[in-house]
Amino acid sequence: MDRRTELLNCAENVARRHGYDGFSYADLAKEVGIRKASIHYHFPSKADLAVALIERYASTHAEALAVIDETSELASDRLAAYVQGYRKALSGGAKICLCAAFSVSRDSLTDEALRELDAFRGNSLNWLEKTFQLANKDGSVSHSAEPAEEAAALLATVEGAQLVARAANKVSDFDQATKLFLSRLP
Amino acid sequence: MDRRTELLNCAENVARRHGYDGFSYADLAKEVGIRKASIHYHFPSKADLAVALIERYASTHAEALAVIDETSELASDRLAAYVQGYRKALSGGAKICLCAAFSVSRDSLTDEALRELDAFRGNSLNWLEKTFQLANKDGSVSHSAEPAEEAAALLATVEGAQLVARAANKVSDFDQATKLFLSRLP
DNA sequence: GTCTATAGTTTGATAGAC
DNA sequence: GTCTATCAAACTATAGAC
Repeated sequence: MDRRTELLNCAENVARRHGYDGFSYADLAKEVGIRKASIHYHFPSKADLAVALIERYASTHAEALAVIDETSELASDRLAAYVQGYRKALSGGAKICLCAAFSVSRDSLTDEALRELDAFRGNSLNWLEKTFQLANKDGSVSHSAEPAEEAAALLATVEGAQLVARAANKVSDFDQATKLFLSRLP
Repeated sequence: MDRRTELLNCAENVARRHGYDGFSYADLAKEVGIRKASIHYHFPSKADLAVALIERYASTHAEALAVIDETSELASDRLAAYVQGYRKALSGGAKICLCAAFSVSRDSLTDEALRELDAFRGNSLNWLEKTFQLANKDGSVSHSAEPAEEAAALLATVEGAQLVARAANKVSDFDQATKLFLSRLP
């Protein structure tokens, strides 16, 4: 694995644990095993690193959604996999979604980073809306309502569930918060 | 208003905009109009300030819930007021709940602050569960399920809705995310 | 209670040798 | 690509005068 990737992995990890304002180049240097100054060779400024982080996160996320679509036919199976993805990303209550972590510190981000963040959210919502449209056709989700409303509600639910689970450092809080939605699936 | 209260107001404001790691005594000093060092007289350390913030936030929140109970009889009216409270607290997309903001930076908090945070969440969940129990009796919320599940789901929904609204700086995103739940109310 | 002054650390970032 | 050395700025916090 090249250094740049290694740094991105480490930065994503620590950013999702502490937020954008909660980590420094010193943290990365310590964990990756090079000096602070060397990181600036890969990412001249922290703002550059933030943009790179969100970009990679967005494309990884998009791929994951594509895999879900290939793997599952039913809307209910796809949505269950979606929720499960956020559950797994929690790492037992230690991390949250990068998007959520960065949203709190949005005033520290550059315009470019904010645009990337917005694009990420847009992609998520589009996929969810599309999937709830499918749900209305295949009937796999009980009393399914307006796709756009369902999409926004589920996104808020999984992000909020991560947040409360992070607050208590307990995955079970995520499970409790998502149980109601999952009970609508077969 | 005494200085301590003034400082708490200012700190709560900026903490809810930037998170715990995103504000400093310098920010407060600038806005309140005294020197950095003077703040240490009121709050010896930032950790003390954090605890005071959560304590006050929790009691204010508890009072607000009590007022809702006095004002409304129906569970549906109470829950609508609850959601509306989180909407108002958003300040147009500029701030989120203190609990949510602090959850992201939980690793920077002391054990005492974490305990207070936990108590806050516990109180919220208790009130919600109690209110959903009422809903099951007065029938004002459509297809109401297990109170504990409903409570956890709604807490996650409003916190997640704040987060996505903060990400985009748009209240309308909060509205879209909470629309589905509100449609279950008369 | 608030001030000045300052300590000691950490931050993001740059210059230049290798 | 990574290093040492260094910078200016910001950070939390303390001592002591008023």
